[in-house]
Amino acid sequence: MADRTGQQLYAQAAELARALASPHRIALLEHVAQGERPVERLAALTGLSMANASQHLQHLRRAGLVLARREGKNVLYRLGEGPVVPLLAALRAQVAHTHAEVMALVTGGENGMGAVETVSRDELLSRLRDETVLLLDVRPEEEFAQGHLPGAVNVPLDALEKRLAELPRDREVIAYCRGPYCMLSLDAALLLQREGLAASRLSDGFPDWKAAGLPVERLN
Amino acid sequence: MADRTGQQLYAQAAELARALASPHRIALLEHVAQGERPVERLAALTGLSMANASQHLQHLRRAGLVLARREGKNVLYRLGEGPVVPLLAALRAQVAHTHAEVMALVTGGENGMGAVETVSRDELLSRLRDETVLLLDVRPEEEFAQGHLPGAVNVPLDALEKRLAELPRDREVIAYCRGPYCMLSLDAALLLQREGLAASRLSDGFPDWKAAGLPVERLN
DNA sequence: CAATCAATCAATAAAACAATTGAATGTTTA
DNA sequence: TAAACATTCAATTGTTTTATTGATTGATTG
Repeated sequence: MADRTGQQLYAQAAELARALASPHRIALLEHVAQGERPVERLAALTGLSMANASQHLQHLRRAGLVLARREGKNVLYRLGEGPVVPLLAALRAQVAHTHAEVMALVTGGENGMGAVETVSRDELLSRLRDETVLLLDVRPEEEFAQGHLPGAVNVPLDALEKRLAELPRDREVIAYCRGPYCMLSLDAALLLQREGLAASRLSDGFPDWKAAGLPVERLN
Repeated sequence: MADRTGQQLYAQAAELARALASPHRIALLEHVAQGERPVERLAALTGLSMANASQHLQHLRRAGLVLARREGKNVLYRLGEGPVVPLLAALRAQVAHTHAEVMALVTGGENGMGAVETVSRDELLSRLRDETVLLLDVRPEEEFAQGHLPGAVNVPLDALEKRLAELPRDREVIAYCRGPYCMLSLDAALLLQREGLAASRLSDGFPDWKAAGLPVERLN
């Protein structure tokens, strides 16, 4: 009797892992983690056909990793209830450990241009207190509107080069985006460094911040 | 360029998840988490044929979840280097959340006999300080010998009923075993409760304790 | 109420996976 | 060096996944 229960748990864990066992579904999940999105947009963001995206999303839904609700003719998907973000973080952590090369790339490494330092959440919190830093959200405007870290300034990466003048030169810039997967903040920090600013990036992104229960600001 | 890297990470995360996407591999991993084991034994523990177990283990090895070394004519498998235990814990946490019924079963619930309380690691640490509890390892002797929590007393579940007299009646017993998956400590606590002792169980097991960097005792 | 749009369903063909069998490898023991 | 042993490899079969296509459902708009 004791072992039957164990078997059942193994099966459930495996089923859950199977739901994550597709690059497309991981990508969808990462996008859903940014906030509620209709299928159409998720399909566009991931380069999948509607039908295919829909099926993958339903696979995720069956596993409890995402939830869906209807609004008008759209079906909006959002993250599931459980500790989904920590689960994704654990996956990433293991990936980062086994594929150390990737980590080297993310932190800048040896590629000529200066390495980009990574700032942890705790570090960020203490640094924000002395007002010596500018917190920069480099995600698209719309994602920023749906929620961002308190006090963050939004300059999407696309617009960063043209809007450089808006940034103060006497404060260090800490950029963040969607999470460790997302390269927006890395590209932003590299660009800023080329322009002579002191720039680093937050080690994880908005979804992780929100999942940690830290305060979030929204536009209206 | 930014996105190609993202794609690559998605693919690696998915590959990792795929390695976990089989009940047999989860089971193998849980057994490997108890300590180094030769293929033959892992096969026996999971009820798989040698060849099949071997192939699953190699799948896990390719994913970096386990490592292998040769000793004599045996090949011993052990846990991989990265944060594998936290990853398994994250999987379990999500499973526990979505399948709440299972959690109800594990905590005893409504099944007539009294519920079994679950003690967290922190709780255990503070309770151990006042010496009012007996820490009971109910895993087989051999696993106990390979490593156990400091101060724990080993009485394998099989032998528990016959060796009840060894347990002090004036202290609360906290049982533990291999982890949240493992039902040994639950069965032990239920048995002890039937016999009139105050018994509860540690929420996770030995591998989690070890992975948390807490001190471990060994025989010899 | 017909037309439109987002999303899902259903069916298919191609690709990936799992368990089994028997042969091959590498180590120890006789 | 031959025999025994634990493990891995290779080939096979049956079963799941996957992406695609076209039809269908539900909800809005004219």
